[in-house]
Amino acid sequence: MSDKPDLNAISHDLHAVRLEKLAQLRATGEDPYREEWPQTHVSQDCAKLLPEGVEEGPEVSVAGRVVAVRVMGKASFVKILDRGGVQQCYFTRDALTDCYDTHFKKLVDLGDFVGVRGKLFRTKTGEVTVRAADYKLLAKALRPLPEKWAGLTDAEKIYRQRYLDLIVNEDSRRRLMIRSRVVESIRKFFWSRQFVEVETPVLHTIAGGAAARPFETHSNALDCDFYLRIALELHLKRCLVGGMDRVFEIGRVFRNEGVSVKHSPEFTMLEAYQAYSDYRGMMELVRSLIQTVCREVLGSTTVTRHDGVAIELGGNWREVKYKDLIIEKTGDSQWFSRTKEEKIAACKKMDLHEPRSDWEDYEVTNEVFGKLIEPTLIQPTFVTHIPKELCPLAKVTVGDESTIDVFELCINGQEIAPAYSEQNDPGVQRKMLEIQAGAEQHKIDEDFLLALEHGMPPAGGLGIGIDRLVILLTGAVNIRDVILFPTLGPDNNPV
RNA sequence: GGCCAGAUAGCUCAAUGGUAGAGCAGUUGACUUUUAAUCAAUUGGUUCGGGGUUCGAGUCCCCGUCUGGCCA
Repeated sequence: MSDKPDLNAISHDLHAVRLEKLAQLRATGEDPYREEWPQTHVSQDCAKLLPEGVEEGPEVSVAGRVVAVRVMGKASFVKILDRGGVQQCYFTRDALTDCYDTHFKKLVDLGDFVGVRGKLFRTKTGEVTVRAADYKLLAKALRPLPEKWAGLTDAEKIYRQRYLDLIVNEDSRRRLMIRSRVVESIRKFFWSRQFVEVETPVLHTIAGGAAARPFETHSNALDCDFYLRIALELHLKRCLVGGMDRVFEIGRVFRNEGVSVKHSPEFTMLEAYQAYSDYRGMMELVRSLIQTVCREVLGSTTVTRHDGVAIELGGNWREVKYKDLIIEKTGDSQWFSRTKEEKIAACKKMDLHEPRSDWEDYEVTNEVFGKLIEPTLIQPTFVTHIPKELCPLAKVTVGDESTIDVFELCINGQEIAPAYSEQNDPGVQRKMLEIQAGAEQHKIDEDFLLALEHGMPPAGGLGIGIDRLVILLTGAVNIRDVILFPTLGPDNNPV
């Protein structure tokens, strides 16, 4: 190829410039998408291989994406990003006589993947660096990276093009890596307690186990409608019936409801069921779980929120009855004997939006809990003896017919984990579900009730919102910041 | 679902209703230990889409799309 390609003419079109460079590479017989490279070390290893005081280290072979290039004539510094972080490499014309000017300087761009082999040395500013004896272009990037200093800040782009966010924003990388390690640590915890992990269906003919609006879909083969699951509960209980007496699942659930800083249409739930235990046992289980995960992943049981508030997860956790919290907040020791109208009037006085008139009595009270109490529960708190209307799947408290053997674990002003003594009396369970279903009796999961009639062992059950737990452990503000690819509408501006 | 805010170069952002600019990135050149390297020159725009007002619209009005925040 003798005619010089005119990059000047197309220099405004970053994509075209890189396509032209790709064509030039191929014209010389190099296909940058078919090269191989043995990666022997990552950036983190390199620093360990060159202890303080040692000037020259062993040869390493690293690979990653070029995220910074500083060319100074016949020598250049190149930073590459791999799974361990950023590694600096030093390219010189002396060491790369045949390709430094013609290949490296002309055809390698920010964003490209390269492999670099060479001995480690320390620069005069002390940075451990690979002195390139050899390198290869491993994949050509045809699109530019975001701006090197301001990075990527547009929220829509961060979520839509998460890969760019991961390349340029170290905080995002760290947060999402923590998420991965949290899930790993949770699995190990349950395995160590002889729980088995199962996978239950996402497609349900009846969306049970929680009160939420489901997404709907259709099977052509079976010619019937399905719902995407809103909870894992009812199938895991079938596992208990089947004799899997310690069982857990980590799975995506879907709720076709509002989207907010705390709510995503699809999110990840952990549910665990332990036969012959109860909600008290679940208290020990969840506290031990969160403390273990915290120590393993963060190395500490103290976490700091984005606003600097410290949350201490170590030691024992506060335990308080739902009714006591309500009475304390409303300052009314007779709250639970007031009429609904009196409660609504009291809500107005407490600057709460007026509860809707079609609400049930317990919903008015729960509005006080949700709006005025839960957000103040920053340090870990077990809220116990919840009104029975709030969950039809738990056992009623012996000695108090109005409450159930349940706790809601609140941390960081959010409900992190509910747990119950699971209802296993098929007659009582049917009645509770019938009350909940009201006019919509067809929404009762008869197959689940049939399973209960075969006998389910007494059990404690636990649910944890993984996303919220990760928010807690990373100090994130928004649930989208701990989900790799959050749910978004269709792209307004496709390329 | 309601209200408010936003969308301008690849990225981050400017621009009284009056010629759409800057930094980085890109291109060309200088430079063998840089750390947002530096220096010189330089290319680059359907201002989210569609209507309207106006002599004139990135800017004002209406509709739509997407995003963010608050609320239900």
